[in-house]
Amino acid sequence: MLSVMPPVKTARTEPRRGRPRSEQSRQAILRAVSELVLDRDLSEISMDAVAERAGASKATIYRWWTSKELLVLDALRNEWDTAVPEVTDTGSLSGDLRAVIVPWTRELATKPYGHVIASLIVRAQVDPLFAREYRTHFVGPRRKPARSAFRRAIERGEITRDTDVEAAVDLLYGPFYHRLLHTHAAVTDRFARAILEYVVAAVSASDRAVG
Amino acid sequence: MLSVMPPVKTARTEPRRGRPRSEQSRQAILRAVSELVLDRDLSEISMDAVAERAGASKATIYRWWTSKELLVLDALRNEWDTAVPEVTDTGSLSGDLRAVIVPWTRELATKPYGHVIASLIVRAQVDPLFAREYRTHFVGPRRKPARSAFRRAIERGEITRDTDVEAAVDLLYGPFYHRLLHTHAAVTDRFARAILEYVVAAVSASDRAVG
Amino acid sequence: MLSVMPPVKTARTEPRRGRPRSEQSRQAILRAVSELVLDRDLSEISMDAVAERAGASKATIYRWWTSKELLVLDALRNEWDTAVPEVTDTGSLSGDLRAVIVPWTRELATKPYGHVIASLIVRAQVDPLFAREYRTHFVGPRRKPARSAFRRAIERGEITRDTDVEAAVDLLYGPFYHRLLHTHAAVTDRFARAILEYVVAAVSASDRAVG
Amino acid sequence: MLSVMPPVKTARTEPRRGRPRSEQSRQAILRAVSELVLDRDLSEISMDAVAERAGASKATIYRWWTSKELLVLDALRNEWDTAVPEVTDTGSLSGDLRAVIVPWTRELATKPYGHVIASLIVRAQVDPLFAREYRTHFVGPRRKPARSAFRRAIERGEITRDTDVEAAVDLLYGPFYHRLLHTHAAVTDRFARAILEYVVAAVSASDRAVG
DNA sequence: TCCTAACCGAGACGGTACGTCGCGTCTTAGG
DNA sequence: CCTAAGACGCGACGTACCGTCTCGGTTAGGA
Repeated sequence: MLSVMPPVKTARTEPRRGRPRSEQSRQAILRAVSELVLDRDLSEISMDAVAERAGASKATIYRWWTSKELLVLDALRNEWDTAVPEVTDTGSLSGDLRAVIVPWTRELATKPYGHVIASLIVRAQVDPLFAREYRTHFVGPRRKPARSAFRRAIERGEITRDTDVEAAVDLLYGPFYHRLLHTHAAVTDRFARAILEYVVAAVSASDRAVG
Repeated sequence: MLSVMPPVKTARTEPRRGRPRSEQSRQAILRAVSELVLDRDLSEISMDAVAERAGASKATIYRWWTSKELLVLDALRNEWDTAVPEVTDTGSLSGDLRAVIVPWTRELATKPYGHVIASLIVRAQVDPLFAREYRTHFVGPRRKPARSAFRRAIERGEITRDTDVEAAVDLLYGPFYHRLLHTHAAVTDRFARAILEYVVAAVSASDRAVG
Repeated sequence: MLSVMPPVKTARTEPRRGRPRSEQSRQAILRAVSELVLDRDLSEISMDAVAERAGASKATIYRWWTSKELLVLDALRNEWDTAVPEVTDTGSLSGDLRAVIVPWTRELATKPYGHVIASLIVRAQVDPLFAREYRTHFVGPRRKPARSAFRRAIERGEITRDTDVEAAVDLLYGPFYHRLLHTHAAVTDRFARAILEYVVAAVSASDRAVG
Repeated sequence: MLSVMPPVKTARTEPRRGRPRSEQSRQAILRAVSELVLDRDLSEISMDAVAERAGASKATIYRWWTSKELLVLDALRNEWDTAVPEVTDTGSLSGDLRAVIVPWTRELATKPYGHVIASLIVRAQVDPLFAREYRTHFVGPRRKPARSAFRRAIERGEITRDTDVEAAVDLLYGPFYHRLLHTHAAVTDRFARAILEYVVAAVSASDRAVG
């Protein structure tokens, strides 16, 4: 939770002097951002507006978040972070990938944060520090279970050992992010099923092709 | 809106009185944007900066481009537009897709416009008119030849008639855009080959699965 | 009028390009300051308030006046500068000094700018550039006619040649500024008459003392 | 308000429970202000800066001084308060006034507090409560001995009974404050002698004029 | 020896204003 | 009719201080 914050609170030896940080303020600010971000472009959200809606002062916001993007990142994590479950072994690659993708696409459908993610991606491409933060908290946790699923499939013998796992993960996530960001078509359940089927077929086929 | 496609004659039969538009100014502005956009986020480029670098006045810019994003869009087209070749029939799905993807990925590797595309995507998700423009000039021309390739494969009997072509196109492009935008890994030739192989396998496999 | 302005518009050879400065804006800003300054301390006047009341933007204000004090100085000059008449020779020191002092004290009584002058003095003591500006436009024009009056009195033989004119001028103005700034007592006509009488007696007496 | 005169016991019969006020803190704060005020305008001194330099907390400052101006007033008194001697009767008006003025002008020359006094005057003109405090501690103690000197001169028969004593006091102090605040010229010993001579001449002359 | 009151520092808080920057528009003179 | 120059109203920026408010901790007298 606190890991996005600047000094990363290391070592609690000294007894913490001064007035402690207001948890109420912190929550109010994150909530304000989450709400404002829903119907607006990130660039259309002013820190003044966040401060006013949160009943906080701008100084307080800047004290704890060094940029609007980090603030939004934190707000999104605050909204979502319960939803990164460790994937259980369902016994098949198809089942494992479904268990990863379906809850995520459902979540995406619920809250229209597509444009927010796009904004964060922009920032990540320009600011390396932010990029690291973004990947650590957003991309990494998504890719890991997918990677595990492919690895388990290799262990099981479902797919060949020489499967390019990283490419496979991109093959899986790419199409969803593509629609999410380009909005040329919706991320429906039907689409999810199609992509899952394709991906499983793709990595399995090379098996057959080889064999 | 029309200004994005500069030479498109809009029923211009009469010879237009007054001083004609300065082609020199137009080129200077587009060049200035192309250069500025390389090492900066789109939001970090000010119209004042563009005007100054181009030796133009802001009024001139606003006369011909209604927004910064449309200007950038135009500048990118000005840089790239020779490179949207009509795809020739190579005789196989694999060859057709390769002919679409490989030149494009090579081009992406040359010029680091990933963050610019991300910026345009952000804008497209908030501004429907811009979204239309963006898709017309950037997404559409890419998808069409891919779509044709799959259609031809169906005609040839390489893949089944019930292939979900739109999903297939997303399966193809998604992974590339994913890496381009998230920058978690580079879009290498090796990656391109892997994805192409996977995609072909995916759509072919369902054939076999059905058959 | 323009001399307070930063570049002091030197040489009108080139034909003045770009949109000219808005005289309307300038007047509105000066008027707004003059009004606001009446019932408030200078430190209680925000540039935002001036901008809003003038219907101008802060940027416009800062473009032409580099500090609040210079702005106030200009506003006060705008209000007063008609009132620095060249003193005529009345034939006696007493009459000459009266002609200098009485209109001025009347003006001071009309508009309560005492606290404003105090603010300007503060600034003048800290900022040498401002001090120069302040003395040029406020102190100098007041002292000069008084100095002349004493000089004429010397020529006439009313007072001795070895009169310390600068000290005499301070003897004249000091008491008025003292009451104006310390507000321990009002600057009444009666007070003005008393001081004038004292000053004339003071410089005349040394004559007699010598003779 | 009472805190400005720190040691003044306000009916403190009972011995006061709890931790007593830290004299060390008090001195540190006053010293910090005295130092900071030397090279800066009063408005350029922040309470945060005072607190930091004194090693005190802002809360402590605000507990004992209700405003920055009162704090500065106290700091100045702390620096100067030995220097308000009761004037002795020297036998002549000239001597009495000299005994009042000369030590004071010497003190003014030592420490450049002119701009501080100006700041206090500004505040006094806007805040009546502060004005009272200022006059009680700064203006009053200066005027009283001068007033006495003129009264004694009347008793002695040096000057007429109908001398306007208040105006005379202003005639005496005005020129010094004038130079101190406007800084158009220095307050030298020579200047002090000139003004003293002028003042004595002024009030004496009316005597002769009448007689 | 503990209790309680008043003090102390550190430092976070809600605010207000700052002076600057970028926006998109406008008003000039000139090609 | 177009162009460069540049001033304009507007709104947001990130910072600096304001005066207030918790905190943990210290220093005294009274129980």
